[in-house]
Amino acid sequence: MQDGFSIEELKIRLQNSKYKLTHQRQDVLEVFLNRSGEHLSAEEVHRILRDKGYDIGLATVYRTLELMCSPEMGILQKMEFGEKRARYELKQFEPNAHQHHHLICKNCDKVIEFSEDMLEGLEEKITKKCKFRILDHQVIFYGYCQECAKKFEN
Amino acid sequence: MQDGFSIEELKIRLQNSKYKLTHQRQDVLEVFLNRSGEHLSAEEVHRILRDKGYDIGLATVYRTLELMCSPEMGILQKMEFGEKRARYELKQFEPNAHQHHHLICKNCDKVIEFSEDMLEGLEEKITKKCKFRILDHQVIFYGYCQECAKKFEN
DNA sequence: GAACTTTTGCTATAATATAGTAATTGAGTG
DNA sequence: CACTCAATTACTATATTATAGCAAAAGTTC
Repeated sequence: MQDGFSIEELKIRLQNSKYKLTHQRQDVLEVFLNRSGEHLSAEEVHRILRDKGYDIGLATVYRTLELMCSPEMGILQKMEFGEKRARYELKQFEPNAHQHHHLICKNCDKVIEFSEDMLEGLEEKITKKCKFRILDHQVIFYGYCQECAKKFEN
Repeated sequence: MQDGFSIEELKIRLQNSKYKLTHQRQDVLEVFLNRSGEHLSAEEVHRILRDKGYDIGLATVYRTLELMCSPEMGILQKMEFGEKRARYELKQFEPNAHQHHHLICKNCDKVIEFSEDMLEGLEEKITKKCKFRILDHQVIFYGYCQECAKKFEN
């Protein structure tokens, strides 16, 4: 079980479907491979590729991100933090992949990851009490990162 | 310690500030008082008031919601669930008010509340490990509500 | 009720995302 | 390696949600 994706993996998953391997799709994936751990928005991906000289349309970036987030592809994870725009990151391989949470600085919008899952028991409880079939969860802590907290200390 | 707000409470909070008590602000608050437990978007509040015959502008609704969410007023709580639009609910009075979470149906967008907090210990851990000053948190479970789950059973 | 600030409603604009369309490209086939 | 055809792209127009600017109206204080 590896730690991340590769272009080869993308090719395999595309070949097992009706989708095609295009330059644009490779380029988008490479952005994430080169910047693992970052949480990029569609606009950011678009700008990064444009800056590299790749001529890709914004709509294509959106479509590619959507495709890679689909259950069939399962390469990226879409995250929405209450900002206007969505962000994307490489999906984890582990089966309990949603076991990392996000700390978001209300001042500088920095996103910090925090690994640990304490929701296992809770999921069962919810399933029973609320008759709700859980597919995924998201835990977000809002506050100030170390640097910004300093600015507000008196 | 009461369970909710009243128009009187709104008046008091406005009088203690530079803000004025307008018909529009009362009307917006009344929508939430009459529908406690619901999670309304700005558009929904606007439509509800228009349907009642009140002539209020959409921008005013947005400005009013923002004001009521401000720390000074602290009447409403803004929530962003990864939909495009934000939703609002009456703020709880209890000191540990963020101790309820949301279950969101991926099919019909229904929002169900779930009371219980299991993040107390985790907050301390994060504060120490990540040097992150937590102000608030949000836990969202995505899945299917009972009715929608039935539709997908085979 | 006058004075003065806040607020409103309208409209224009911003920001993010999706839809439509003609032209292009990728992948299988002969 | 060219042919065929569906999938894909780039571009643009459009949708959706939210904010900004401004003249007119309303609330509060005296």
